[in-house]
Amino acid sequence: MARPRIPDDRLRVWRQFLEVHAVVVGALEAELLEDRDLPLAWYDVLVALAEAPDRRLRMQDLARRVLFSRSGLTRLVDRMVAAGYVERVPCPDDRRGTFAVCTRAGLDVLRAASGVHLGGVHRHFDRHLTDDDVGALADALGRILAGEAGSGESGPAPGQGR
Amino acid sequence: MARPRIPDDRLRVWRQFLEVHAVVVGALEAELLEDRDLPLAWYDVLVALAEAPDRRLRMQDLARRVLFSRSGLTRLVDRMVAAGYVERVPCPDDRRGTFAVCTRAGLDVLRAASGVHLGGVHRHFDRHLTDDDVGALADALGRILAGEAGSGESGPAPGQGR
DNA sequence: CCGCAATTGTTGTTTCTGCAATCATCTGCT
DNA sequence: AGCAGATGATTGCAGAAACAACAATTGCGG
Repeated sequence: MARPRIPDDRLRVWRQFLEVHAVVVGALEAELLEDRDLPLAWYDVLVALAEAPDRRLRMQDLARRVLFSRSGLTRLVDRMVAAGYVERVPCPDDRRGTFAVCTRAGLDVLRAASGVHLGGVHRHFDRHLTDDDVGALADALGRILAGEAGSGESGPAPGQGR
Repeated sequence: MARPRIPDDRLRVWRQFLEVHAVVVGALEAELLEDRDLPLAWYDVLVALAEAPDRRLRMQDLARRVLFSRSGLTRLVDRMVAAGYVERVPCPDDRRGTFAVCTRAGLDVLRAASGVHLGGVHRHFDRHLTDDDVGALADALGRILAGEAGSGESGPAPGQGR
């Protein structure tokens, strides 16, 4: 307010960025919940596990991957275990550790949900981007992430990265 | 998974978008809380009110502006009233309505916090963008918002998270 | 003018999240 | 080998969010 260190048009881009995130993520979450009765956080966990070697990840790695606190992830995995989508397996190399493993049912749910989700990403986000946009975005976003990677070691983000 | 309707590089951009949001918002929130003991949601409310005519907004308008559910906003405003940053004023035209009004103390806090926040936006986001990036982003994000405005009338976004 | 659906804001209830404390285990150093 | 400090995961607890139900008010249609 006092000293506008950021020109107006640049601040406007930041606000647009926030609004796009809120609108698109909100739409994706609503669709996934509506069509497949699956919270977006569950979907994210299933994707992370399905992509991992042996479809399993240590709790801590999974927490970093889906941007959750460890305690939050413990409870989230509790629910997914109860639903039958995930199993807990003790880690043989490090007896402190626990693997979260994606079950067959988890894979099935993921497969069914991915159509809805990817379709939503296309419809709400990707569809509006030209090839030039994609290039420019990849470039700019990549530069931001590269710049943040070194400096900001912040805790897990609330509001669910998603 | 089954049918990749979205090319890999485009899905990667979507994931980058999510990661940038999580990292940058997380950093901003942490800094604001650290330096000014002010939650980001409070800051957002103060900005919305300070920019509004007479520094006041109906609860519903404010909820839309900061992407909160109405009930969530009621309680958030409760806390901000208790802190002395906001006042409730009955709306004379519509006796169902309530204005949330930014107090003098609220303005002071906002002024003090805006330096930290805007500095953070510059450092974590804006700084990494060239003028070309800003133009491309404004264009692409604007197109996405324009496309979403008509179709997706979704409820308030969770997560914000913020 | 009257009734009835729609809107506004708040409240009860449930769910979820993160912080701090805790327990078990690992690693490095002597 | 033995001990100190770090690390992995879980749990108690309190704060915060959304959904649904509710009371008050509006204004449209007959």
